[in-house]
Amino acid sequence: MANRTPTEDEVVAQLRAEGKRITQAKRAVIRALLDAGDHRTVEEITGTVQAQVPDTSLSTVYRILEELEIFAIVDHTHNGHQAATYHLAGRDHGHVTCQRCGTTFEVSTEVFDLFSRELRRTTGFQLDPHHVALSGLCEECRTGD
Amino acid sequence: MANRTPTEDEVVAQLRAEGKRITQAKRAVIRALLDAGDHRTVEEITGTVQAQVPDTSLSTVYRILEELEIFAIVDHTHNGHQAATYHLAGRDHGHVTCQRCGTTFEVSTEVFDLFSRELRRTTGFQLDPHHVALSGLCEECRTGD
DNA sequence: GTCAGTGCAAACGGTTTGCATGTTT
DNA sequence: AAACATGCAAACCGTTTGCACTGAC
Repeated sequence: MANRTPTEDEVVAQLRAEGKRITQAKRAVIRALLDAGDHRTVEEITGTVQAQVPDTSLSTVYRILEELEIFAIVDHTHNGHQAATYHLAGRDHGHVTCQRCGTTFEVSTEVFDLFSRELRRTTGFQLDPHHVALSGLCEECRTGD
Repeated sequence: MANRTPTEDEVVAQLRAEGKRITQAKRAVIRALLDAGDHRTVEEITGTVQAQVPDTSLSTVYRILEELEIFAIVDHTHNGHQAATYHLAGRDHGHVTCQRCGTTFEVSTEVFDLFSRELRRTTGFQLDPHHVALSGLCEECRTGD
């Protein structure tokens, strides 16, 4: 069940199997996500991609990410009023974003379990700690510059 | 410490004391928030206000809400990718938004306390359950239409 | 050769801003 | 009369979309 990070070729193979075409931009987006490992905005991803495929447009990156989400290769997370961030899917985790420095951190789902159950018991609300990041202050910002 | 809901006149008095002018639009925004009691988008508030002061513009409502936030009379909350909602400040509570129907609910801070401590202990992150709503499914949406 | 994929520009929704005008004090 | 507050339109940011073109198959 511990689905390890796929390789570029595995992702490409999956997309081909779905009848999708493999373009330079698509390969570069996949590579950018695999290399980054963590959470990136579309703007950041586009920057990385443009280093290899110069006139890749933002809208193309949005479209590629949308496709990768459909095939459960990536996920995105909303972070307060900041831009959404994209990351490889598969690992199960929650998100918290620092409202001061804007960094998004992953938090293992275990930390959420008790709370999630308590919330559901008292309010009927089923928490999804993945799709929207919790807000607050990260250690660094909390304890001063 | 249990600061009850202020009256329209009390809010007006506070603003006057701060040297602010009281316009028809401002009174109407205050009234709309007091009457509503719960969370409203700027568009909703503007609609209510326009019923009384017909050509109040969205930007005016934004500016009034900004002023009311400075004086800690209202607060706003971000709800995933939806519009922010505004509500009277003072009551201490967290927010959860249903990702299906979009409704924002208040949750007493007690439910967050244990989790908040656990999160802080394990990750150093200090949760602010107020400014950004947690995401998930409300009871109604979870259990089917 | 076909069609999915692309670049570009325009449009979007929520929010903010500049500026000339109106209204509170 | 002097500030402040407002309406309007334009700009903003992140994101989506329409369209003609290009390049993967």
